[in-house]
Amino acid sequence: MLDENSKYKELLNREGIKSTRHRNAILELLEESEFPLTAEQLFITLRDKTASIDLSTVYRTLDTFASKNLIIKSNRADDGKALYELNHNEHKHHLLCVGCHKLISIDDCPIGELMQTLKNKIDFDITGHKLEIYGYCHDCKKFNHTLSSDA
Amino acid sequence: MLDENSKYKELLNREGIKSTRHRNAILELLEESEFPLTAEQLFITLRDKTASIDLSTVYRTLDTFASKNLIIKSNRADDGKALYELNHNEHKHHLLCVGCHKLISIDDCPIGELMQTLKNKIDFDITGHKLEIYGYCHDCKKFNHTLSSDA
DNA sequence: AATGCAAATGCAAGGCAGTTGCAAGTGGCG
DNA sequence: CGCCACTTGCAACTGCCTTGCATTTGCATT
Ligand SMILES: [Mn+2]
Ligand SMILES: [Mn+2]
Ligand SMILES: [Zn+2]
Ligand SMILES: [Zn+2]
Repeated sequence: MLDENSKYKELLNREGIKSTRHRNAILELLEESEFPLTAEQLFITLRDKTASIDLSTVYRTLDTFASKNLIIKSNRADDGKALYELNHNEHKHHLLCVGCHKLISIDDCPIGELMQTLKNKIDFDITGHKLEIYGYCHDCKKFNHTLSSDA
Repeated sequence: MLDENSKYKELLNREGIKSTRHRNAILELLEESEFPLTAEQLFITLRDKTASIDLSTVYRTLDTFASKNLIIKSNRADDGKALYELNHNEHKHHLLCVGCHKLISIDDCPIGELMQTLKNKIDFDITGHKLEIYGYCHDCKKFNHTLSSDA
């Protein structure tokens, strides 16, 4: 059963792993998404959209991808849930709305050169950084304002 | 049983909660620590040092403190475990050594004014941010160098 | 195209961090 | 002291994630 879902066959074989329906579907979903997804989000989408998949397969697939550096695994700051996103090898940051949990990407790194400066000042070999910005998105901002003006 | 462990009695009463042996002990441990601790770390230290405590009490106490904003709860970026630290109301960041998991505090926020600038540029109400810097500490840097020079 | 085998999967059980219900204990107040 | 709401211990439970094992499937080779 290998119709044109084999979109990622080359990529997967290049990494020395088999091209399967599930793996292709998961890569496709991650590619379509603008922000990191939880294993459960992937699981539910796949169960509804394509043929059924087991949750453990989702986790194993994600682990495999992460070990091949195809995707990046992280943990959500507020509840610690695991998040997965395609590794575009591009440096990115997000605005996290604490009202509705929306994630908004910001394209460039606001602190890139700052890291460079810092590297020369401290006895610590910096290899990377993670910046998360919290607040209220356009929609929740309005809602918040309405609420607080009642007080 | 309220000897001089009642160091935080006033603080606790001010928040409308009772001063107990466990609560005082937990606050003391958090105050002594230079970096955030897990519930389990607190649990083990308390079990060994003072009279026994139940892990659920540790969690409930930490939740109570967090709801009063006495402490800050976060989730470790690499494994998602919950971390707790005293809320000094001071803005801090850490260098995380990916070699030995050591956390090194850096005093000032390297991006404070940058946030200010950003606030005026985007349609998002920024309330805070979290910056983590990864790399190798002085010790692990040396070790790493030794390893890579073998190749 | 058929064969063979290692890799991938489904299923069910298990592990671990954190939570909750409830009965017993304790702090703070009169 | 004596009361009572708050706190705690204990044990069961939940949710996220992992693992063992039998079965299936990709894919290389014939
Ligand atoms: Mn950056
Ligand atoms: Mn900062
Ligand atoms: Zn929002
Ligand atoms: Zn180190």
